[in-house]
Amino acid sequence: MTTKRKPASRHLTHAKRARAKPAAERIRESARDLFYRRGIRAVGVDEIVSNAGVTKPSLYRAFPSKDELAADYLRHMGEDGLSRFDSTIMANSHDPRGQFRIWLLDLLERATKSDYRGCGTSNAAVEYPDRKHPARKVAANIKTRFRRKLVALARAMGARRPEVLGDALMLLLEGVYMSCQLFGATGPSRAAVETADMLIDAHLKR
Amino acid sequence: MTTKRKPASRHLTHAKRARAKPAAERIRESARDLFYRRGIRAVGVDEIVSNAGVTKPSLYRAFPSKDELAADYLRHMGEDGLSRFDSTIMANSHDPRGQFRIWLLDLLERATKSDYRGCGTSNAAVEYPDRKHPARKVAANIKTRFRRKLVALARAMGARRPEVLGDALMLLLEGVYMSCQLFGATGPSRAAVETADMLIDAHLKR
DNA sequence: ACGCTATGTTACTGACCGGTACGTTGCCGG
DNA sequence: CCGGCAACGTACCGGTCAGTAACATAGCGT
Repeated sequence: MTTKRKPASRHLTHAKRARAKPAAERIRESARDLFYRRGIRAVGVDEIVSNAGVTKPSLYRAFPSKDELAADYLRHMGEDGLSRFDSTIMANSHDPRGQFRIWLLDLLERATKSDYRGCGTSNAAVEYPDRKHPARKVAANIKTRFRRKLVALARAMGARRPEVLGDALMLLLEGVYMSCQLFGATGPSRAAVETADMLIDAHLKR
Repeated sequence: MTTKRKPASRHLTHAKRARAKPAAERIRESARDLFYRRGIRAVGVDEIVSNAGVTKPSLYRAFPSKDELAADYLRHMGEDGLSRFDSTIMANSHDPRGQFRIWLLDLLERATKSDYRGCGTSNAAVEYPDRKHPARKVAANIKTRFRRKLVALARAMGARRPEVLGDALMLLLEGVYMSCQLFGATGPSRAAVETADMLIDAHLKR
């Protein structure tokens, strides 16, 4: 749903009651923060709105339900993640392997901070096993697209069987997401870069 | 807590009111089934007891709280998983690599069924990010011990750097857990066996 | 000055949550 | 055969959940 609301004023800067951002946007930011850090089921709508500095009816004017707000949260976070991946990889399209390495190092830097909570998309799939749930649908969509990007990347690297290398990297990355939130910086993710290198080597070797 | 209650009758077979199993055991089984399939937070104590054919006070006589019941669920499931790993690996201690392959194939067979819900331990860590939560503590304990087992296995395989191979395999396995519940049988886990082989090869090669 | 849009305010609903005080049952040893 | 006690059920608690109804108000463009 989400009802992508038009600016509602053709002039720039609506300036909404001397407050920086419209309620819907504040709610989105609040939800993103809380949902990611503490989990979707663990956070109630009351906490979301109070954290956003707005009130409950404002939430339900912008979003039809908490489930749809969760779906919206995943949509935004997922798109951000996918474009970050794209822009990192595309920054030097002649060296896909090097760019992937940069992206992975960047991920590890964020993921080894003590308050890291893994991949919000994967976490949502854990919280909502029902495949018909709106949040789960969005999660599946994001993950499928990311998988395709990894296969495309493997192809750009010159892998003999790009689907296999792409999937291997996906397994590795999901492992990084999970193990970082389980073990932190001293966990199995220490082996991530080296493992990725080995995998890529093995798939490129003649 | 869990208060491992003694048989409470010196004779064999208490026969508990013509019912097969005592309430605590029925609750454990019910909780295990529901917690795994639908998630811990998603399942209420009322559903657990009604599914078990008992009543709520029976739950709270056997377990001090829902959180502790969740911890007990993880403890049992974790121990079962660890012993299954041990017994599979030890079945032929002269061929650790082959035994690991058998274990992995068995995991994949279970994990590619359509209702697979991933690793209950990892899922619990997602549901309870707070490290002081009883369920989270158990999850951390199980995962740490499993990590050590993988390193020991890598050492038994003759890896030059067993910590690195063990951690690499752990990343791979966490990836399998997650990607199987996300994508099912046609997902990235199709590459799991081959990837494990490549990794092990690379770590054994001179 | 008017009306429209976005928002806040207050109060409420019914369902469900985890947890408990207290009564009941039935088997056992004596 | 009866007292006692362990095992279990009935009925309830206050709190929190997602979601809503009705109304007030502030600022904008016209």
